Amino acid sequence: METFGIGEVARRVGVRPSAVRYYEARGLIEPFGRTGGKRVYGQEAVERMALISFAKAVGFSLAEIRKLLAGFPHDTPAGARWSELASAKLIELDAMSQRIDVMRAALRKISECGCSDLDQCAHSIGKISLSFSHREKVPRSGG
Amino acid sequence: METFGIGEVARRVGVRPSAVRYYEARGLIEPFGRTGGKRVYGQEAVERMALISFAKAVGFSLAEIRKLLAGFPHDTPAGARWSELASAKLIELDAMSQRIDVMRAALRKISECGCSDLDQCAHSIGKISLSFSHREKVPRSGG
DNA sequence: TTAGGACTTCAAGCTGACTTGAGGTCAAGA
DNA sequence: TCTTGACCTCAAGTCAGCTTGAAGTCCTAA
Repeated sequence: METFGIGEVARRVGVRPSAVRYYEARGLIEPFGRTGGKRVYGQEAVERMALISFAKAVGFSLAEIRKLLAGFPHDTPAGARWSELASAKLIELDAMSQRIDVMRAALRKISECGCSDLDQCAHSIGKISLSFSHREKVPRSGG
Repeated sequence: METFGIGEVARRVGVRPSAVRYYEARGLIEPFGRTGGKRVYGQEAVERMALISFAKAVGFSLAEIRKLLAGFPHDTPAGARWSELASAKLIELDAMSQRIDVMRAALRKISECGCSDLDQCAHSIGKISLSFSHREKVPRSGG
């Protein structure tokens, strides 16, 4: 079986070794074993790391990812887990997507209006931003 | 002319007074003046704060927002500013939007597949996440 | 006159996701 | 044998974007 050192795993996924250790400390991943004190990983670790990267990019926090990887607490009905967390996240995502659409519309207006400063631009932006500040807050992703 | 204390400005925009002071410290906003040491704001401060909130929600960092509000460095050709930063941000936004679509597709799959753990789900997610980890990175929004 | 509330400053603390640095270990190659 | 490079641990530092706390000021109302 093919094995990797932490450096190789990190390189393949595009992160630093320190990040892999950090994920381990946070309970997201574990080495296959150790040889001479050094962590040894298998191919599945690379996939798990890729999955973590994906989930992170998708807006999950490390704590959420740990839940995804480990399952819900024991009082949660079986068969839930991923699908449950995923559908919750989908709702967040839809809201996020809508926000992005609003902001794209606004930015497009700004980039077309040719204004060089705020006073000129206030007209086109003012209403958007004022109406925006009265919406409900959507939880941040990644922060 | 109608004036507000920092508390009122904050309340109207939905932030804490400390955030307003923080924005001031970072050069994003200034009070109209002071009376008895206390900051006094006008209506335009409320709008500016709303604009800041909007820009933040849209993914601008406070440093970027300061640039937006103050204009580019002096060696930047006039007439750029907002429209320039806006169109740069639009590109980021488009990438972000695409990522969200990828992740929505993935999450939808997950929430429909009924898998209860990673091993079961690996099949449906593996390819997405592996291909995902080889994309170029898009800067995070909202640090 | 005194209490209250809203404000002031400044320094320090917090969260998340890491990175960096110091000091040490281990195996391989010249 | 010595060096090199990759690794180890643990503590502390970093960054953004604030919040919190302490100690003090100012105005208003009772």
